Amino acid sequence: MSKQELVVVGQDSAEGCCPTLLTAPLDEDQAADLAKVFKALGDPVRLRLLSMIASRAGGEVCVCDLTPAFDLSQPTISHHLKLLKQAGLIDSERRGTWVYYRPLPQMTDRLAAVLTRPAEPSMPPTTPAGAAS
Amino acid sequence: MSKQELVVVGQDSAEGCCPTLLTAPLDEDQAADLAKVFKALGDPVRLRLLSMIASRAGGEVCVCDLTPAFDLSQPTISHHLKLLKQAGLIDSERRGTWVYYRPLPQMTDRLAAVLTRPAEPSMPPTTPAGAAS
DNA sequence: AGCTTGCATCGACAGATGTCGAATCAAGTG
DNA sequence: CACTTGATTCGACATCTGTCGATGCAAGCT
Repeated sequence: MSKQELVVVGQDSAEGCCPTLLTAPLDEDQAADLAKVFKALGDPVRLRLLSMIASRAGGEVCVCDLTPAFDLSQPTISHHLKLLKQAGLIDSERRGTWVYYRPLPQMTDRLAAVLTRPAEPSMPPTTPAGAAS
Repeated sequence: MSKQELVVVGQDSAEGCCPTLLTAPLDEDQAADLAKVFKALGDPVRLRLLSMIASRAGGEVCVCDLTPAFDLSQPTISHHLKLLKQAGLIDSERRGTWVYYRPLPQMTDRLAAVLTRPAEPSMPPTTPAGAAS
């Protein structure tokens, strides 16, 4: 039978910090939550859209600049942008005739954190920066 | 038409280093490649499976320990494990009657890297601590 | 050899997803 | 106001996905 005790964390009990999927089993809610975002990233078109938008960090991209980069209809691009927005990865704002999309780094930061395994317990990277320059 | 030149990288030209989706537009191949992995993570069951397996880093988990954690049929769990394996996120080994799965940290490391934005490249003069409010 | 247990594969099916064209809404221009 | 351009929403449709039960295969046991 083997009844391996699946390590019952205690490390990420904080709350919304969601510290890593790799150190402790996710509960159903967290899994469902994260899955929505990963699903949004699970399409090549959306990944490219996000990278186009995010690589303009601080800036914005007009839909009119995104659409022509694909061999897809404009409604389809709009649909993908909507999904990215619902996933909390981007946000949009209408200005005049055009609509601009911009990245919401918080979400990608969260995902990165969730996928980052804590430093091997043998090298504390606590370099006290901010001394020079 | 505006033909904004969407920054043609040069930073991640290395090769397999795939440094960040957030600093430069992904090309179609990279996007398709990454999308497969994100898609594998885009399901709550698979996320939980991965977290169960990965939180045993260095170790392994017997399928017989994973299956009972879900209200799903055994074939369904097997199916999800297969997808995770095909995505390069886990690997399996048969030992005697049992099959053990273990994490492949390289892939999650890669994803984390792709989602991690490099230190602010332009660091705008952020309030030189001390200025009045 | 037969039987039992653990996992994977197969075939089927309901529901979700990506895509399109057409229609609609939003703003600016004549 | 009529007209044009940019973007979203709608309805339809083919495909993909998650799930199941049944079946098949691999190892160990009696």
